Amino acid sequence: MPDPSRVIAHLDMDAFYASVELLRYPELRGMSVVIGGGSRQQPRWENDAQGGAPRRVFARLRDYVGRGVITTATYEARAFGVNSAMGLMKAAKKVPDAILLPTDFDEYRKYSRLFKAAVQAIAPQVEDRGIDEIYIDLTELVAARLTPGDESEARRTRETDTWWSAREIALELKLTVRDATGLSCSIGLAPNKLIAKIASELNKPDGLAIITAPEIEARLWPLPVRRMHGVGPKSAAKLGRLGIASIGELAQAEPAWLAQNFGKANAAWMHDAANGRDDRPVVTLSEPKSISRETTFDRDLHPVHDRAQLTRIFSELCAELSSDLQRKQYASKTIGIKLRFENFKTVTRDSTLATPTDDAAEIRRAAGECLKRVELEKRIRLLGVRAGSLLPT
DNA sequence: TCTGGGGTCCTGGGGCTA
DNA sequence: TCTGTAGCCCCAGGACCC
Repeated sequence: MPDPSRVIAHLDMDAFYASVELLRYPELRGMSVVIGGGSRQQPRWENDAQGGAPRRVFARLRDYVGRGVITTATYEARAFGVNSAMGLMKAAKKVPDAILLPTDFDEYRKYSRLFKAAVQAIAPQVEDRGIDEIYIDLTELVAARLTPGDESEARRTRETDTWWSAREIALELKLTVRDATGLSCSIGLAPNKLIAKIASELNKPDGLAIITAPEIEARLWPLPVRRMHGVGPKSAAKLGRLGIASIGELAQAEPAWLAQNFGKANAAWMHDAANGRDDRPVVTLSEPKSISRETTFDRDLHPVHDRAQLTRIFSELCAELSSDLQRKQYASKTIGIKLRFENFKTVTRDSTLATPTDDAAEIRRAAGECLKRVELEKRIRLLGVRAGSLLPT
């Protein structure tokens, strides 16, 4: 059983990028909208054919040509079976009339800062988990709000009071996020991060779900293993082949047998997680481990025939990485490259420097050394440069 | 016409050293 | 001095996440 004394919230913004775009283009509300691809799909103004007022014209998914994928989609579009990471060309077959908008990360980051600041004003123990989600440790806040009373009665009702108080705080958080951004979010409340994350998905969008320790069997175990954060498509497929489809079946699997199939550490984690055990703290401060830049070409480039173009892009990536490092005030001791070939095979090479650097020429030189260690026989689809082992400057 | 970009974490192999 | 081994770091690849 997880430690029942903790109260952890997972707050997830609903279809975040799409919702930010709907604030900008309210006329698209209720429609299938897909975000992704390059910047070519900018909406444009056109004069009405009947001579009326100019109107905004949006790109349609059916007209898309290229290699982009869906970053996110409105719930109306998702109903047609399109999802994040699906190729746009494939999505166009499912819902050709969907509106296609380009991503605008500056705008999403702006709203990300707004909702996080709003939450922190009420509950300061916040762990950043990306642009659209956070964990919040509400333990102390809940304890402070519980009114001390008769000891025996307090003990009797402590559990229900705790979750009742947590629920009130969560409703406050949802309101403050809406006030600050105009956007809705979903919150999961639980004794740990793992269950809170699953809970936040249960009543999306604009949801609030509570899973307490005694409810784990009833509410967690019937769910498919894929719902566990950390079990991706590969692990889920392997578990399926071994006859394990639900979280409950995983929870009851023999740990030694799991270890034989998934390795000791991975098996222990999966077994604990399925049983609702997760003592990871809410981490309020963290430093980045690496910073990278990569690009996928419009067409696969030949290492010899397209050498000039490849060299130019390579140098640009190094310069961009250098400026990212300088802006974020880090120097890197490990420079690496990443190549993806036309057959989708990916290779990486790393190089450790004598002294950390944030200098573009030095990064370019080290990345060039890495590149010499790769056999360049196939056409190249993607090129990337990475800075690891970061030190603050 | 498959499959982005920017990350984290884990595993396993190989080299080095105590 | 030789050998075995444990621990550590580096490197490469893979799974996963948003």
